[in-house]
Amino acid sequence: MKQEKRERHAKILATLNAASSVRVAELAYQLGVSTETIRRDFDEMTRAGQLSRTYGGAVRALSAEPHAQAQPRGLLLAERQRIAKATVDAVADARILLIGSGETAVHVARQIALRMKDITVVTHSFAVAAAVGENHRIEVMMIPGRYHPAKASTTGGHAIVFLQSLYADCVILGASGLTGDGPSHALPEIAAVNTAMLNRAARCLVVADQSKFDQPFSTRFADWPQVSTLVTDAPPPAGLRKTLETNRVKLLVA
Amino acid sequence: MKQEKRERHAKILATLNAASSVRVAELAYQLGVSTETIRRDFDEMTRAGQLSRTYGGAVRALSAEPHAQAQPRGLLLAERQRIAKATVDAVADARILLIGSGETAVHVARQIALRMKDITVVTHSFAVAAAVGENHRIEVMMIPGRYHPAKASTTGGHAIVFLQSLYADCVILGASGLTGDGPSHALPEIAAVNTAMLNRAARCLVVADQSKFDQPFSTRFADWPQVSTLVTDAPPPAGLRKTLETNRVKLLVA
DNA sequence: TGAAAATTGTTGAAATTCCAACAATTGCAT
DNA sequence: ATGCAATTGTTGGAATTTCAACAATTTTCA
Repeated sequence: MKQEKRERHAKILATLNAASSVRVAELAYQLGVSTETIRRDFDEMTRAGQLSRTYGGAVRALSAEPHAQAQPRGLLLAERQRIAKATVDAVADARILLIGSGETAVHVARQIALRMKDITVVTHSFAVAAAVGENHRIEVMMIPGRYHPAKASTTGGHAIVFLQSLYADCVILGASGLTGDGPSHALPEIAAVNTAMLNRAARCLVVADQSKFDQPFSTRFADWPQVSTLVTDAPPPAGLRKTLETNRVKLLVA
Repeated sequence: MKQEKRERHAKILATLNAASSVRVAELAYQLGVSTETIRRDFDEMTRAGQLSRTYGGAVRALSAEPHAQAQPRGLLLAERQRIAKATVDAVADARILLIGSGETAVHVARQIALRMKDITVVTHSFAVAAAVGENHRIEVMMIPGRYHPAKASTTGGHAIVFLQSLYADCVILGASGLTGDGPSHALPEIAAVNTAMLNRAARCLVVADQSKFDQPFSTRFADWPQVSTLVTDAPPPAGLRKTLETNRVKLLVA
């Protein structure tokens, strides 16, 4: 049962989510383990920066926001902003937009909220919906489906069925990696939704920063001929560029 | 020196601002007073909603920083926790749960994440989905629809159509107000989704704190006979209680 | 001024937590 | 199978906190 500790840690975090502070004794009772185990969990989670101890309990760590990620964000922020702006330029004429999930897609969504209006945006990403929703002149439609905690987005059969009855002028998709075969994603569930989105749109833009070049991931969600445009922040390596040309993928380097 | 207590309270808040948790002994030493004085300060400040006690110390109150809201949140936090716990007790046997939107519903969702497993939760609220999603043993399904920025939830025709093809053991709904006519909501779009949810579930629980008693809002989303149980934190006024009895609504006062 | 109220300190017993050391169990690799 | 490492429970004493009761001091205000 190697999973048990992980589950316990998750529950401790969930408890802190609801209650600002927890007590060792209370938690031990709730989770059916000894107080010493809880104490050890606390030690470990403290080292991991997830919480901080108090006498008799623990509280959420100061910098442990719900979705505080590692720092790739900060490093590529400027690049992503450039990609996002170039993307919005490229879709300025669209009236119905499909948008996928991922950090870059959220940047695009923010730019869309800033610069577009009187359009409809359809997405399966909570973060994208929240970002675009800031603009009251934009209609935001949420795709149904299984909630995927890691990516805060919906996936699965419901999502795909829903997409079948949809039309969009344009779809904007992020990617975990870009290879000669096509764009791919680390999570098969997300990849499946991406594929379904792609099939419902007249035009397909893939947005990805240079760190994705030549990185293969488990599931390819498109072939290059299906992609209209790739928006990125640096010229791709020769091999990839060649493939793009062959398949008539328009390349936008922001 | 009547000012001394005020100054001390300010310093305690300041310390809490920098440290996320303080200890009684440490504070007593720093401020040059006895531990009992600090304890009494804590009691007082807890009643004022500025902090909450831990064994050996205190932490900042949950709703005390981000937006410096009025106190409805802070004051009712404990009550909502109680309502949430009682609600989970009441639905412990359900396998498929529908959950609406609102602050109280989110509290219920957090408790569900903590205490239930191997169930399916269907919701139209982003916050509920995120809260329940913390628990990997729970399947979370998101309802499609127009994204409603103010409430971070989905509404509209797509949501209602989606709900038609759904069954749930139990639905948990918040409310803006509770009158003799039934529970009502300030936003017609949300009320419409609530009604649709209610029609798909075998049992209907309404959760609402006492501030909702006898408050009418624009759109009534249910008649009392449709409601199985009302979970609240104080006995309702006589008129309302009578109506509940007449309509066989089970009353749970947490 | 004088008395009630508020504030703070002190004290000692009870409850709780902490910590280190050791034992039992499980999973995993050699 | 055997041994090692990781995980968890148990135990007992030390340290800390809590709580209630009472005393001392200061503030308020009639």
